Amino acid sequence: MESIYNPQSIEAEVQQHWVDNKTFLATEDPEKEKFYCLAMFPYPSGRLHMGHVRNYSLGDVISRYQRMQGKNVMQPMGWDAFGLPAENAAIKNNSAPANWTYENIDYMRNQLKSLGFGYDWSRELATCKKDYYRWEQWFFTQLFEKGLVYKKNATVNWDPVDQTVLANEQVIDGRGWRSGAIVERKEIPQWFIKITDYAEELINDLDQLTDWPEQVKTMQRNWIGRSEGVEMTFKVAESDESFDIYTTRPDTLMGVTYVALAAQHPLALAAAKNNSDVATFIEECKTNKATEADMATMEKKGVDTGLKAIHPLTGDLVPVWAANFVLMDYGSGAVMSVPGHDQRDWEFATKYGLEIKQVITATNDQDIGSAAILDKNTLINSGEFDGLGFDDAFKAIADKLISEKKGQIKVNYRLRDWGVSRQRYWGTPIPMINLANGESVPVPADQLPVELPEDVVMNGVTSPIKDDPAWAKVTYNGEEALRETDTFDTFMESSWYYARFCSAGDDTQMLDPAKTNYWLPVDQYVGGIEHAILHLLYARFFHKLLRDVGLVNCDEPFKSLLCQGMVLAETYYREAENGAPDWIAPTDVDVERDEKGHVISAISKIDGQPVISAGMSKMSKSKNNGIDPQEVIKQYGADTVRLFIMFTSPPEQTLEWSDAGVEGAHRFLKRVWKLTYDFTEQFSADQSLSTTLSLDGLTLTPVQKNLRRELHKTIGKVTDDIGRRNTFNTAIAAVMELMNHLSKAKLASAEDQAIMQESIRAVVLMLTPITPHLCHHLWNLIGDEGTVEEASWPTVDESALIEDEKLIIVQVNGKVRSKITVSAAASKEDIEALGLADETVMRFTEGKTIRKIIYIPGKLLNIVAN
RNA sequence: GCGGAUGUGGCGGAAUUGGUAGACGCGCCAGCUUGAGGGGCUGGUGACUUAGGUCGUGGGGGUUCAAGUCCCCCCAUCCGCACCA
Repeated sequence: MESIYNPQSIEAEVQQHWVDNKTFLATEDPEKEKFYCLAMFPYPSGRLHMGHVRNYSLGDVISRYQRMQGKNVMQPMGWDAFGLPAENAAIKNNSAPANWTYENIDYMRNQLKSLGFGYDWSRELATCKKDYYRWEQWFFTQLFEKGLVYKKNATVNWDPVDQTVLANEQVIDGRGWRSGAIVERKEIPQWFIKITDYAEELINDLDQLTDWPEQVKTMQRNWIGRSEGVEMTFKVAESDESFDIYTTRPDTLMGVTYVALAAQHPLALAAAKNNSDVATFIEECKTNKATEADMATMEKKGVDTGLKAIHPLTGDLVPVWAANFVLMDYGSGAVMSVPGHDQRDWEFATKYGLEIKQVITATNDQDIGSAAILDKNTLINSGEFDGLGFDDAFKAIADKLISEKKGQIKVNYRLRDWGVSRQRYWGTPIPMINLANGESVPVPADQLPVELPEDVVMNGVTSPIKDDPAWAKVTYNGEEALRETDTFDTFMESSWYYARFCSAGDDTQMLDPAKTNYWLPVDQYVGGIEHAILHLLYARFFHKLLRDVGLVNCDEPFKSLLCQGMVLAETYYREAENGAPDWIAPTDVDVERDEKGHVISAISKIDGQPVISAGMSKMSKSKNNGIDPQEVIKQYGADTVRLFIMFTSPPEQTLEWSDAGVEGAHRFLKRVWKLTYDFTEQFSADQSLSTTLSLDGLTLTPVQKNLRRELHKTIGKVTDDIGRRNTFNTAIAAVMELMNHLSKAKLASAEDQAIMQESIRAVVLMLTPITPHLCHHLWNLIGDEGTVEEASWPTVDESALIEDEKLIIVQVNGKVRSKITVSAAASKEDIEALGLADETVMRFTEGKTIRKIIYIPGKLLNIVAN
């Protein structure tokens, strides 16, 4: 054994061993408990970033740990390969999205391999390949047949100069990112999948997900947003027209003083024809951004349409306004306005001088003149409903509306149907055909897949398949027709990849039920918290669709979920001449400290001049604070990177990159190496290190007993931390603590050697999931027979845990005053007496009366005295 | 704006069920070692202190024998908001 730890040679060698032995190839084995561990697959953007490294390190540690628990582990990897960045890169580099994507995949695959992740590469998939998306197309046609797919108009961001649809991120301050033109809202026909049909189940089944973070379930619940309310019809005065509104506060119905329509509401559009104010307003609303955040924060504006609506209960006429905060895409595109009891309505009414009517009693000193009263109190000024509370009023008003056939009780969801159409090229072609008569039909099964051509030239504006009239031309039932040239939202591909991994490469069916049902559900899913709602909700929905077509038989795709936090790094800048920050890479900055370790200044390594610290922020290109994993691997090895990442923060929290921390992690691995090396030096050449030294018949000194107790306490803690708590940072800290004990331990006697061998083996096994290369190598030297990948997780020897003495904390009035060591057999009375007689304790109880003594067994004694 | 989270030494973090606040690591200080080094090893390191103690977990209240942990109010930062993935 070398005396110096050399990660580069070890890692290459061990990785080759895994390839040669097909160590991570997973096959169905009904005899063994399966464990499917999945980390969210990456978008092939070019190079791995630290967020990926963190994500995949977490997944790999869990996989390797479960393997050591004797489970049949499957850990696959693939590529979420369709998406907007490929089009942008292709335009920039004068290339095609496919080329760019495949090159990135090749590079990133090697990066993943160099990090030592134990993937079953035989299951690798890329969503941009037709052998993947063909099944997605097939499945979509199945959904169409089941009536779960429909087409309707929906709003997009329209760049009037480039004549193209923009993604939200391509709209910057209301302007197109390339053209700079003011972006308009435009309605175009798009395909939708009826996720709202599954809203109830998507909410209810969250209760099954006991191993999901509570916050994610809460976010999903709120996102789906189930509410119970009343839907009612308002008639337009002097007209045959009417419109529906939905409210969760029917108790405030008598306080309605106006109604508000979306600018795109048919009644508003009709009113605009002979009212130029309304027409101008509608025109203005076209340039509003459509995101929910913008809707909520923008200035509320509106215009009186001149129409009057008939209040369904009182028959009073109320003005009908068009307002920018009502969206045509949500609900019916109309809301009733109760300025007395809704803050947004209150502000709108105050601004435009509309009537504010109080119909609910105030709590305390609330005054309708200064704000809306939101509490659900007793009804007033509501005629026959006066005096009712919320529940009774809800029922009474709903009953009245129902009996007069003007409304009904309705469960409503905030969740909207999933719009899956995108007007972009680099995605799965939507397998539909638009006939000359305006009807749309699915592409017949024998004509699937609809292939996306890869050899294309991007013009920077329109999709190549929209530009090529020949691509769309088809015959359907002998008549000329046109293919749909929109592509799917890329959330479609990421909604079922986890299932496809179970029957990867099957070219006869979407999923092989036997294989899929063996592996599913995913036992552990790992990914970023930013996916808490959209991706995870769509995948849960898709899984239920797969189930209802008979392809899988469980209700939920991901049994347990772990959401990791972001990776941050120190950020530095200087002000450029134009005042904008000039970001400086943290690797180019030196920090100066005073003698207490406080940072005094930061200086550029390049020119020696000071730079300004902007604190920690998410690693990003724009702030120039990304750390390239490859550089760190080159310098310290993959094991050090993995150890640092797992040690520095608990998985759910943000992780702050620190070069010094990486060195610390590396130092620790060198110490593990050195301890093992020193131990092997104890043995002469003819002694086999793989022979287990026995403690049978040996008598341990108290010091040796203590060391062995530390060892087994550590095994217990690390097992719990990794297996149950997912707190890898504390697991590593516990091993470090044990290492601190071991490096001080003697190696003189047979007992010492036996305990040291037991300890080093346990340390190597416990570190195997985290630093697999080093541990593989060390296990070959000092382990039992076989490789560490075949080894079992260490177990606790309960007999080693028994303590002869216990440390009891003694408090007086809740403050720690003393610590006493007592025999493990001591009774409560003995301990109380010892505590009361303690010299320091007596100083604090002197002249006082003992009121109470609280004893927490084996831990603490609190003497209450005054 | 709405929804979700976070806040503890100089720094990252620990304290799992209300029971010793600061484990472990970084940084810093001192010493030893090395031909030398940004290497290795040993010890110290929350603040204040009259050296008895006192204070201390974003801020302010409260519950309790006991609060980082539970309750109420407030502040700051971060994530998501439906066409980035």
